[in-house]
Amino acid sequence: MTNRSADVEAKWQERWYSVGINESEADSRPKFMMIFAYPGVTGYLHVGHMRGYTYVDAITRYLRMIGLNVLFPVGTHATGNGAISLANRIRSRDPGTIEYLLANGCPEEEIANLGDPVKVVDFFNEIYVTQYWKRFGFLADWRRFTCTIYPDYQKFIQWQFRKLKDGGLLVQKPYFAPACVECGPVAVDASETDLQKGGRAETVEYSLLKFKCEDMFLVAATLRPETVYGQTNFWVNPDVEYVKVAKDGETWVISRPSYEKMRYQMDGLTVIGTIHGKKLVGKKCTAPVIHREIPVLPASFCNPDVGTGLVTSVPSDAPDDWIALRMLQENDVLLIEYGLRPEDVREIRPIPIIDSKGWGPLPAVEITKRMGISDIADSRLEEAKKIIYRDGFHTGRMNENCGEYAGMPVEKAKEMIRDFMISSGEAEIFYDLSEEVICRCGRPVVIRRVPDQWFIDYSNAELTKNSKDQAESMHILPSEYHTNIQGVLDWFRERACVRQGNWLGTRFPFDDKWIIEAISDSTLYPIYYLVSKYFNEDKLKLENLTEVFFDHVFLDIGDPADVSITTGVEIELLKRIRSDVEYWYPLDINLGGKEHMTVHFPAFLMNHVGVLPQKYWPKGIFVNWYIIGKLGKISKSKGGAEPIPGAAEHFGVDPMRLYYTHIASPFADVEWDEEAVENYKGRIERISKTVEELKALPEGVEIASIDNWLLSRISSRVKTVRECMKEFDLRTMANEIYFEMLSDIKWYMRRGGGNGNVAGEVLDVWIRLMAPITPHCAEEIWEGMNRDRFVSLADFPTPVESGIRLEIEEAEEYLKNVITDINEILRVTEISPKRICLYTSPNWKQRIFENGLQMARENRLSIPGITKTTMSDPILKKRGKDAADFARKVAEGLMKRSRSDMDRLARSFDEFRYLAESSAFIAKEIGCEVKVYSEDDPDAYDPQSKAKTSVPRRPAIFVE
RNA sequence: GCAGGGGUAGCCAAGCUUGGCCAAAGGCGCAAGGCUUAGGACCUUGUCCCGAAGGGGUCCGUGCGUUCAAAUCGCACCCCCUGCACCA
Repeated sequence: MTNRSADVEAKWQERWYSVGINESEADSRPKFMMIFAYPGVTGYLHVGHMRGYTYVDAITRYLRMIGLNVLFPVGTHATGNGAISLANRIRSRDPGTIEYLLANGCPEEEIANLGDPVKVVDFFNEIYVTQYWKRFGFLADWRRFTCTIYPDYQKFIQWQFRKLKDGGLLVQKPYFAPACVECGPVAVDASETDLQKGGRAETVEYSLLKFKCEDMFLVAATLRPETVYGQTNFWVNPDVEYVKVAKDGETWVISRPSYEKMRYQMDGLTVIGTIHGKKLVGKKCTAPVIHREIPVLPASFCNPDVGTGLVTSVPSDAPDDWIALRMLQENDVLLIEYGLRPEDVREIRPIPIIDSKGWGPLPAVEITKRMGISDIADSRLEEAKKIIYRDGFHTGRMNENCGEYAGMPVEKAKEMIRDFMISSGEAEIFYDLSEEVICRCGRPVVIRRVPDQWFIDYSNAELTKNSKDQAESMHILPSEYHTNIQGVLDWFRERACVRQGNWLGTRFPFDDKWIIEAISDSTLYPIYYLVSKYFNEDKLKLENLTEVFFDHVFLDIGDPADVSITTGVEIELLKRIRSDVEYWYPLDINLGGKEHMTVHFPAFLMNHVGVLPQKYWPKGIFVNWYIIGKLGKISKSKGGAEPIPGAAEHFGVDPMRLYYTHIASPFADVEWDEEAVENYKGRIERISKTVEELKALPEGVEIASIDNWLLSRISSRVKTVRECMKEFDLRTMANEIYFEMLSDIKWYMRRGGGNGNVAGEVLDVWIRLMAPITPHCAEEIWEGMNRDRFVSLADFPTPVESGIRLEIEEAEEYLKNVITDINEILRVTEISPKRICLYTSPNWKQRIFENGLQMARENRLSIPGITKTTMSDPILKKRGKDAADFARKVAEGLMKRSRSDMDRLARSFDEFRYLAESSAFIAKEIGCEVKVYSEDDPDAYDPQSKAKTSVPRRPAIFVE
């Protein structure tokens, strides 16, 4: 099936690109450089992604038309293991993956080629550019396309890191990060890009407490080091075999699974034997900090997979401990079986240590009683634990049993006690994941210590200060984010910037074993678009892209002649690139989704501030919200959303562009709704039809008042559009052009407007207004009007100030209100009208009204005041009480009005004349005879004396 | 938990910064009428409740409060979404 709209789209895209109107070169005009944060190429995109991209194209098209020299470059991000894992799945013919590829239109024969990650990246790069961006008619400068795994881009990234190091912004220190035991570092996050399961896991920090027991240390893991003062006994699982591990000359007893995990965090651990839990029961051990001997007791709830499988017991604040203790105390048979003396165990009492809001001294005892928990197997213990932990942490204070920490908030004591125990050698730190995490490869993910990790030091005080100052001066949308980014920049700390493992990306220039990670290599890149063009055109070679080269073109270091010799780059080309940078930079807007607010945008800003001179620091950020699926977020990795090329074919590109820009504020999530897109399609068709009607109107007709109304209206709308676009408010722009203007034109025709010359003038404006959002259909109409060149290159309309006649617009509003009033009367009374009489207010009423209005606008309106003014006017005074009463009524009415109403009411026109001229129209609308009188017309037909109720701007109405 | 963003008529969605024609734009849906051979096309009108005269009543998550006046400002509460760092 041939699709006409697809043909039209292809035709114009072909013409634009063949002439190169999308290509940008420096010249004497003011410039504007805008990008969207490039996407990661880890699969197909869906219709939701096009929202932000469309904003950039529409905004830059607008800015071109108002006379700016615009640069809109695009690229892609391929760093990471997304492409690798996709290639792996394709190689192994994973059915889900194959189905996903085919569903998105990947040719069957292509699949065999996609087993190689680099091929995957190339494949998707091609799709992004041709099937998404060109297909949507973007005027991006394709010559500058780049991708993070291209060798030239990598030269640039290496330069960036050299500069960060020069600036003292790279630091090295140990780090604990999730890693697959096989593949190396992985991201643990809800999207589970790297994972098979466990995306919701969090990294938890345990304190390992060491309990001296004979020649061993029993090592318990706890999340609550501050509770050491409440320790009463030690728990061991009698059914588990523990391992003895040599650690720095000590012998530690821990569970085997915990040893397997701990190996990745501590050096020199060796298993030297095993010991059964049962054997430990009944021994005594020395608790850290309090240095008391406590008994080792049996407990089935000690899970070898959690922590170390050994637990210190704090029955005052740990519901598990309390219930386990109580059950044991009541079970003599069991106690004797373990060789424990029942009276010793029964002697154990919880020790109160924390006072928290809403709880007595022993919260664990209290909550289990309240919830009726009496068995250690009760699943509600988990919830009880959470509640006590939460309340204790946030509202608790250590009590008098806690030595020097007495009185201290738990939040603070926790850290201090932990640090104290570490320094005294009684504790160490151990990280674990809160649930099981499995890598895509099927092996477990653990927390691994990386001893020599490199970080970018975003906590650097000067960098933070400069970035915050810059953010303050930037144009950041939405404005809430302009405020909030200050806090984000403060909160931004050191960030690991390199990693090892199976990973696409750039080699760290100071140590080859590292690869620069995915966020750090995508922060400064907009400036690289100014170089990539020359590399893509083969004017630069890889070996030219040295530190000296980048220092020169980006930082203006060195004399061109010297640099030319050192780098082998033609001196003219060097000068050219240098001046391009000087012209195009800084970046004016970086647009990206809301997920970027806490990571990418601050990193983007801080890298610019850290590496480049102040004049190149970015000027703006635009954050857009998502198009979401009916069942939550449309996910790139999970698929399920309509593929972009299919949607473009089905709905047409312009309807989709209009949908994105108009459906809602950019700062709100919107549910993808095909029916809505269909409606936008219908609207564009309606506009096309209206255009044809306007073109068919005869020329050389005399100008009527409705013509002036339309011209005024159009200019007012152009003015609104230009005003709102200062804030890149595409939604208001779309609303004015595709909704309000259409209804203006419809009203014009309904009112009998039909002047071909006026229509031509209006059309000329209207089409140009449409060019940024629906460029294909605008071009098509433009061509149909025999205009030269492209409407995309035309000037954006300017309002004709002299044509804006607000009093005419106001009069038309008045007419609409009169018709509304008549309709309401007809509806309520259910009269089938034979005749309608309208009575406009007489001069004396108007005079009072004008006086009142003037007083109100000067903020001096009062009832006594207006009465006085009225009575001091000899003409009005003759009206006596009527005038005074009317004056009071006017004043009461006006005092409720807003400033803008006052302005509107001040636009005066002759009501009687206007209604009289429009009576034929009203008659046609209502379907009966319409007579217009002035209230004081002695010959007026007024059988029910309605006329006297007239008020300025509110004629009296009589229906019969 | 911490931080940010939200809750508006049947649905979607403006309005909230700068309180006042706000019963609250616009779109969708629905209803009636028109136009049509027909239409899922288009045009008009209506779409919280009451009303035989353009009026009145109630309403913007819930509850208080400030004010002559609150969808808009303040406080408290309930519910939803996002981010929290090697996914960009």
